[in-house]
Amino acid sequence: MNDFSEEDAFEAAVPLSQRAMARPAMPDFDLSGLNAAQREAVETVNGPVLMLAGAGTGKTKALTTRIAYLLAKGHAQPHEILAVTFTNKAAREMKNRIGGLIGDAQEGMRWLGTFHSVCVKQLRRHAELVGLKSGFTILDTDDQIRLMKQLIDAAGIDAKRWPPRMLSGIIDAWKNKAWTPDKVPASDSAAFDSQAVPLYIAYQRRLLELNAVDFGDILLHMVTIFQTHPDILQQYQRWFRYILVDEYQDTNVAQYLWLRLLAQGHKNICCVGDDDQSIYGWRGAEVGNILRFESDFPGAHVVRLEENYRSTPHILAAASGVIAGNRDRLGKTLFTAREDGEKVRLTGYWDGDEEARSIGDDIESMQRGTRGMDPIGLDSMAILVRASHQMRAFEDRFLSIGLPYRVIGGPRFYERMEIRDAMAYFRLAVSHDDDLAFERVVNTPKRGLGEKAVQMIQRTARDNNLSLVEGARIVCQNRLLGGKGLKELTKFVADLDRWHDAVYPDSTPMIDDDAVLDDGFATPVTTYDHIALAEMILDESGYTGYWQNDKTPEAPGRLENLKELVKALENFENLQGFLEHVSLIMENETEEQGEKVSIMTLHAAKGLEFPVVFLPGWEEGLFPSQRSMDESGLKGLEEERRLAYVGITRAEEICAISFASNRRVYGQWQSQLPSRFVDELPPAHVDVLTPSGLSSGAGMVASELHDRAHSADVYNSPGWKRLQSRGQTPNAPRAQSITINATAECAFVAGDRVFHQKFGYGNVDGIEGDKLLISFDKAGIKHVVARFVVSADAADDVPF
DNA sequence: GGTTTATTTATTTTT
DNA sequence: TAAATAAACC
Repeated sequence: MNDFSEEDAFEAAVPLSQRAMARPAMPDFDLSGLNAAQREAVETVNGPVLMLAGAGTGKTKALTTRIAYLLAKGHAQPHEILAVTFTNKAAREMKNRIGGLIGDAQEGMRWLGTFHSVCVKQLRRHAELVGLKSGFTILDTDDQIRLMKQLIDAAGIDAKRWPPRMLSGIIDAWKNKAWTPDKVPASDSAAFDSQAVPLYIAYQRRLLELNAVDFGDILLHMVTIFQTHPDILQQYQRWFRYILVDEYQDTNVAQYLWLRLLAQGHKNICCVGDDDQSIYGWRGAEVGNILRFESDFPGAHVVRLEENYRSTPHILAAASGVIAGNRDRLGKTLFTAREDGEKVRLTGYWDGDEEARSIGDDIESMQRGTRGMDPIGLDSMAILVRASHQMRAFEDRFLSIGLPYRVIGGPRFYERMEIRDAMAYFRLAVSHDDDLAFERVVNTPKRGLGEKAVQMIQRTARDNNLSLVEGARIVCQNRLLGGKGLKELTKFVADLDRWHDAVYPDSTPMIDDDAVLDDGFATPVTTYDHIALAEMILDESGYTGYWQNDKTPEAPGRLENLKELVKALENFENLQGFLEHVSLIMENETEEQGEKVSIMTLHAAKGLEFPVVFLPGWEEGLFPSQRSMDESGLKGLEEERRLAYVGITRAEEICAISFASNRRVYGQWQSQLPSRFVDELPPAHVDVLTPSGLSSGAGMVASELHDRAHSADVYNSPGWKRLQSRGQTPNAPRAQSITINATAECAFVAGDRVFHQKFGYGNVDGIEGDKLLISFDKAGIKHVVARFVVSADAADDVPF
């Protein structure tokens, strides 16, 4: 299995001597489309190179040109280049762009892909060195958690104190740090009642039994193999003449080690990244990796890409001003040849609803085109929020005014329940050893096989050292179950056998997946109509019927998704290939059409750009997120600041930042302070605006009332002072807000009849500080901050 | 075994 | 507040 036969075949196919001769001299590779820095990054071929690429500086262009250059100049064969990205999207784009530069030579780049896909390819070859078989399955997060739950139950540990997902998260974090169970520092292992490490060990043992790996393992196993088998490492070191890494600032320790080991051969490693855009520290990314590059790779050549082709000078200046607040930066100075354009817009609102309403209005008027401004398409606009719950206000508002929007991110297609169920059926058909898949669907749809039936199967399987499917077979044969359950289980097992036979028509059960591993180099061993089979499986299992009979509103959508799943099979030769693909590629396939405003998180926006960008909710506690600061202190704050930098630099023409004075947090109204990042915006590049819809003239009265209504800490907040010193008040509430506010100044008395915008009419039962205890006619008894309530007779004045 | 009610807890996400 | 999860319930 582990005989390098394929590598050897490659060596034989292209002998070294011939390779040197085959190197064509092509001195006139066209680099005229690049600026000086980009050209330097392309032409500095040998030795370690760090390409520090600021936002919008043409990083992908430089990276892909570099690869094309290496190939065209004959520095390497396509298969001798290792190029890794984080996402499949990035890998795909890179492939396409290289193809555009040099044509189909790019097809031979077998080692261009995500960290995970490249590592899986390697691990399939050397699986037995870590106790796996080459056909191992890849578990996703959901599988991991379910597995962990079983282990926690088995160990008799209180699942309440130690939620499976927490344990699973801890282990994942350890794997990101390249800590095998024996390498977990005592300080970390002791912290969790000393239970985590034993569970980690048990978890790994179970994974081996299942012949499975999780995402963290993929990298970690390869690092282990390289560290323990120098001969294998050397093969790869020799093989990869050039290594290129995208988004280097996002690498975790395991990825870093893997890269560093591989790069020790030719030492031609080129890492591209931007320390200012490192926003994934919370999932294991180490900014330190990029900061340390020069000491890690002695003699490293650092190239800075600083000319920005995306944003106006005002936007760049605003972004630079904010990010300047961070320590520990490699430092870059972005510049642009573009025209000045509009300053960054800054607006303070009364509350989140007003913010959503106003942004909706702005979008509509931009779409329409206003005084001298050309109309802007909805596709050109985006709203970027810190946390997904902030999207709701916008969705609600846009829904009610009929503004088309699209939410980017969110639950992915392959994470949906019905898809995962269907996949489990496919997995079982391909391999009867897939115990996790068996457990998932043995009673879905309901077959009357409850907990005790499953326990019986598990016990039987364990006693005979067999898979659950075989255990179930024995249970049936020996009639260890009664009545309906037995009958159903017998049918289930028979179904599985039939499907399994259909997957392997030539009756050579193979776990061998060379077809997948070689990425088109070998032809699939089995051919059958996998689409018909998939339909048959879903049909015969009763799974389709299960949703057809389901009367919940989401059932039709789920059936729709199942159809899409079957349709997706068309792109694959067989079920095995499809399963492999899906386990590594979890993405949203459906791309809707039509002009729509995009709503997404700041994280999801990295790498994207829009002519118009709205950045709402810049308030202390929300952004920067309180939790981030609590958990990670200054490091957390600096990552939040980088997030702000990422947000601003997404904008090409117009960047509109806003915050609200009041926001509902966990159902409670809170008064909010403007974010410290607002304070860090360089005033010369910012226009402080007044919310639209304000009747002019009322502004001053409004702000005075507002000040009085607010507590001193709001008044003294840095953001507030800064804004006032500019002669502007961020919060110029609209007329109705003033009414509410002013009324709140006069205290209510128990028994008063009052009106609340959300809860309607009610009676005051009591007064507790600035809060009122009110029994509403419809909403029940609530504590409400006094200023959100008006006396019932004044309610008529509120124009709503 | 499936449904209803109480309780709890609230980022960011790719592979 | 609201969504998700656990416990209680029929």
